[in-house]
Amino acid sequence: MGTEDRKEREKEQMRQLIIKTAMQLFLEKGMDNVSIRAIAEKIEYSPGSIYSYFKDKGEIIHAIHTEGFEKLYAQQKTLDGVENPVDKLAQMGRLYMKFALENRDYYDLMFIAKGVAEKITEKQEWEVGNRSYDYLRETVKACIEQGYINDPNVDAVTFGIWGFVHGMAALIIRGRCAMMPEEFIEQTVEGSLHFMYTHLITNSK
Amino acid sequence: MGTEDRKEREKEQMRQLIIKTAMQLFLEKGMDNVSIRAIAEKIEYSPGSIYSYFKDKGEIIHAIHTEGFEKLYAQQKTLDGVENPVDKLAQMGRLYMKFALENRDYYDLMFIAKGVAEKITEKQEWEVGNRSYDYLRETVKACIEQGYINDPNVDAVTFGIWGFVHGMAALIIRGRCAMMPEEFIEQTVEGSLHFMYTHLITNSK
DNA sequence: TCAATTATTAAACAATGTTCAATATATAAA
DNA sequence: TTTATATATTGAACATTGTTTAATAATTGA
Repeated sequence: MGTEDRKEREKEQMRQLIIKTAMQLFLEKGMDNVSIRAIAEKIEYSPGSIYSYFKDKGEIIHAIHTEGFEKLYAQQKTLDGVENPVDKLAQMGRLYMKFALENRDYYDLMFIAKGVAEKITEKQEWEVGNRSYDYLRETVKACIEQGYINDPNVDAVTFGIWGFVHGMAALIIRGRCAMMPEEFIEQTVEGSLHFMYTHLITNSK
Repeated sequence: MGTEDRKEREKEQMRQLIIKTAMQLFLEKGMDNVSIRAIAEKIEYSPGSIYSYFKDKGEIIHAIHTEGFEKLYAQQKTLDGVENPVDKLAQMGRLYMKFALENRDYYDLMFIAKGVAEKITEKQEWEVGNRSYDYLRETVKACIEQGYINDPNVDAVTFGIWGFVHGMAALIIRGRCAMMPEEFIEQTVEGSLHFMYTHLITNSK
């Protein structure tokens, strides 16, 4: 009597279809146009149906949110081969910034948007995010241990560096950079990254 | 025939009442509960009336937004007397952070919220914000000129330092710090600030 | 007092997330 | 195959947004 298995399989398929469609809308029209009704229309179901597969909109958003973290982590893993932790750190900063600016909707959802992360204080919902954070933290730790960064507080340095890159990205994405012309932003960011990495690192080894 | 003057005075009074009420709701119940209907109810007018005094909700939000910048700038001016630009920079960072964490709703509106700054690309709408930015920029400039910071790119350094502090504030306010327990955040931030200011500054003078 | 301007309102519109009773469908039992 | 039960799906409804607009009330100038 494998009909129960099939049922579950179909249910999972439907869940995937909804997520996939939500993701499409998300990329096509931006976060604000991922309405339950829009998703329903695209898969030719009624809006109410979606609630048989997801508790609320938040659950769908969370799936997109997770997808974003997967993408980011995949890019981070690109740096696995970089031996020197300082180089790794510098490249990671630029990679992170690139990801943020080239996937603004994803980045917004992952690190800026309201009502996405606030409630996720439960359990291992942060796994995907923590993985990326730990990747940064390990690199910082290596920098400290090898004498490139002259501060024993791994967590403070990690959070500071993350904040630094995130801060610039967030200001740009949320349009708070009116003090400089659009076309200067890129080079200013590069200047900031250069400034940070040349000054934070003590070549005392 | 001074009735026209009085009319205008009354109109301005009404505008102020609306703004004041919006501000109250904003501080009491947070940004998300500043609905046109809530404001209208509190001043005992109909929702439609508000549109005789403001083009749309954005205009009201913008007033609160501006108030926030006034508050921040007032705090910055506290540092006018600090002679050493490095001290000034360090104190400004802590002051900024304190402002962000003690006035989260204001800070959110000023630097994070969507749909507040995006459209304000017009003219001098950024005056209040630029004033604060210039205050930081001048301090950074002094640090560079006096040889405390070893990088000639004033704009890059300024933007980087701003991004650094903003980044941490934004991550905290928008609940993206699940990787550390709530009670560690404060000391981690202080550690980051300390790290930055001791490493960015070259005491080469 | 009367006409014209202005202020205010109530109702309506469109869009949002969400719920729920009714209906259709698919499954299991007779 | 027919019948009864469980499941899936729907469409309408609810409450909440911001906003518009025609109708009404109030105020003003002659």
